[in-house]
Amino acid sequence: MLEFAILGLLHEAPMHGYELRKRLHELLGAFRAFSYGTLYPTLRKLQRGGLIVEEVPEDDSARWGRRARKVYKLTAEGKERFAELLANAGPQTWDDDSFGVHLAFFSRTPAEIRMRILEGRRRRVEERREGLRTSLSATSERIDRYTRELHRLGLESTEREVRWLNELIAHEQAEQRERDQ
Amino acid sequence: MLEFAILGLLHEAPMHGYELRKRLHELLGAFRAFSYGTLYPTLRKLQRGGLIVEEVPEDDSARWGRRARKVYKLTAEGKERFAELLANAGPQTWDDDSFGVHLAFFSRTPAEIRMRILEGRRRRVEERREGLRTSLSATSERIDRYTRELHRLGLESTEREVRWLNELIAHEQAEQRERDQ
DNA sequence: CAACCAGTATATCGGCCCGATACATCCACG
DNA sequence: CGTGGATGTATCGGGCCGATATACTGGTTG
Repeated sequence: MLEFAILGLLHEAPMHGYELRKRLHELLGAFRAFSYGTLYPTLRKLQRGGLIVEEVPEDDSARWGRRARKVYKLTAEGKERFAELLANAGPQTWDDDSFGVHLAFFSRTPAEIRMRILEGRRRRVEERREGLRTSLSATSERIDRYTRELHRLGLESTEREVRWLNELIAHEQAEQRERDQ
Repeated sequence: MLEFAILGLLHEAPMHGYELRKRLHELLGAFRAFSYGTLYPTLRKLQRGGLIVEEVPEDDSARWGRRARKVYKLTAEGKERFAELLANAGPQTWDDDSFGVHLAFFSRTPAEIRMRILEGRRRRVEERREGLRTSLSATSERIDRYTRELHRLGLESTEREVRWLNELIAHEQAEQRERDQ
């Protein structure tokens, strides 16, 4: 997930770790955090895999004290890998965590894949919604007042998300028609 | 988290692993999963710590083929530990994951701690809401249409949750007044 | 009645990610 | 001058997930 996010972000510009994290927070807002404890190891993993390279800034004034900031740049392999991850969008992509991150890079995502992700997510949320409806309609003494409230909140939020997804999908379809004619 | 959940569930009755997971799903519905890959190691950890004990069912008919189901029972230390975890409810408790699990055991939670959790959660969600409001009012070109939509969904859902929490809190206060007079 | 499959049940392993912690620098404010 | 807050890189222990393996039970179907 973070691997995908880093690769996506570095399409915008080369960045160092701290910057990547700030930008990610800006994009994801409430939906995902990603700590430095994950970020730096992942950066090294990507570097080892040749998907990103460390660029030492030539300009000495761009440096920061004696301690060098490590600026990472996407390689051709990195771009390929990002496209590949997008193309392989599947069930895990419909997960809460994953979906938000993918949406943040939608402007860089081919229209057909955008549609696949949106529809996959909708299916996933609809399933969850049905589960919650069933659980709420079943009058079981095994579920107390508080849990029922929790399920009610969950049901409302899945219903809301399905409506939101329907709007996004309709918008995509309108754009598709525009492209076609 | 799972440790807390297991301890809470075993207050109802002794259970084996598979049963614990089913019951947890029933309670948490959409909010949390917990896989067997976490469950069984956690069970062993709790057992090592003396918080639960393995009960071999004496009744042979309750057995299941030649393969024994391991039924776990809460010890006095386990009950203590659960109460202790509740008493220590703090900032991590306001997290998405944690809050849902805690709510599932609210009927077993002292009224003052229930209130602390509800109010802590509300603060947390309000903070997120403010962050999203700020991000949405700032007309930045660094945020594209899709990301803005994501933030809009997030804002709506935090607003909705705050209202939901306010209702729960009001209900708690009403009950409190009832107890007092 | 045998073959098959879905559900019940326990368990391990690799890997992602978080929170805590540590350490160092820069800059604005008092 | 010094102190706190933002910038910046890094490690470590531990929680949790998904994939995978193994095996028994009960019901359906050819």
